Amino acid sequence: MMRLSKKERQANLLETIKENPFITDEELAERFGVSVQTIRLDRMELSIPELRERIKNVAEKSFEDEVKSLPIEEVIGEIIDIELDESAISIFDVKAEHVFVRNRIARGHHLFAQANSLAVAVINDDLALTAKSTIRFTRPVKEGERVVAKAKVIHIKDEKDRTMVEVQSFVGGELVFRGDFEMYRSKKKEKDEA
Amino acid sequence: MMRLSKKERQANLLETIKENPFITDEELAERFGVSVQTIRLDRMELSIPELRERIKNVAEKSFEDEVKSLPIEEVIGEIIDIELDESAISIFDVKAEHVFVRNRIARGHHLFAQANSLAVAVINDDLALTAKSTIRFTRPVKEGERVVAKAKVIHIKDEKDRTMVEVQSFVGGELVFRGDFEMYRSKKKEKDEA
DNA sequence: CTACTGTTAGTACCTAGTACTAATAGTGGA
DNA sequence: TCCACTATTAGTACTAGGTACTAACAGTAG
Repeated sequence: MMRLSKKERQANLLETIKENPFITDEELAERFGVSVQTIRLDRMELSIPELRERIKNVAEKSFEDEVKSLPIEEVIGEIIDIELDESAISIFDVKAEHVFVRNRIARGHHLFAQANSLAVAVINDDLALTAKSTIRFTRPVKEGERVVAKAKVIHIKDEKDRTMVEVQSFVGGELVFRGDFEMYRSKKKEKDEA
Repeated sequence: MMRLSKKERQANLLETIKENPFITDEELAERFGVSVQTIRLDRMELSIPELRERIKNVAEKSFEDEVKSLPIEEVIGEIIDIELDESAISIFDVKAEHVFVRNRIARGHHLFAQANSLAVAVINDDLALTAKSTIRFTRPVKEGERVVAKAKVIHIKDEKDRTMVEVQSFVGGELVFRGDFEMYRSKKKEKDEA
């Protein structure tokens, strides 16, 4: 194979490093059949940082993301008001990652996740679990819209370890989702719990 | 402040590096008021790799995750069999990030997401949306278990733009979830679509 | 008094570079 | 044909952030 021209080599270099930032100058030199110095001149001209800097950049980026993604875990959406065993409200902003690519409509399970999370959170019990649920998507939600979910504990059957939670989700006053959640709980509601 | 004992220092060192893997031995030595050599002996004893290795590990981990997390987007769970407008099967492995910390039980919305995704996928229509759904969690699913979801298109009302999909999810033959999904679709089922 | 632990100092060496100088090969134009 | 210029290569001094090793010393316990 003929050795590439400078232009071709540099274009190729950009690609190669983007694909695998963990490659050393020596490995690159071997791959392109040129000297290490040539690779270094190329990196200079293209403003590509050295291996250690590249690795550090990748690591720092992921480190930030990790910190940000942790609090998302526990509850989908942000709880802005809660009264245990009574009611709760959360908001959820629909972003690009929540919608179908084709039509920019939010996937149902995200709206469900917000409502389900809220139903779990409003129950004053460490071991609340969803047992049954009936839901209805009344209007498609689009990317960029803010969904406000309101949960109401509508009935606590004293005989059984179940609680009903009704959740209604709105976009600007318009109902987009409603769900009735029948929740398991390990203990009955009590006034004076720690 | 008194200088810490070896034990305290080493425990503290682990914490410090875990919190900020980008710290050099020199900075650590300064922070603990000991020599760089002492820090290096500590790292030896605790098997903590050097700065560059630590950074590389963070970078490599995130690089893998990035590649892996992209395809998760479209469908929750992995579709292993599908016959459009007839039936479909997907599997979903319950990992640490899907469960409640307290009891290792999978959050309901992940099981719902798997079933809902499958219901959307089985419909032979670009614009399938969930309209209504009734679900039941029949047995808690624990971390490490593999959930197999089976979707069946049970009825297509010819007059309306609706399709019913029944999804049952199993862990080792045992039913853990079932849901009936009423799906919107933009066009009726046809035999000879591209 | 001795043995042992903990700490520090110092040296040689390593990787993957930067920054710089100098030499060489090949090409195009006057 | 010679000169100028580009591209490439070689080599040196230096850097950060280490590893691996040897040696010295202080304090404590038996």
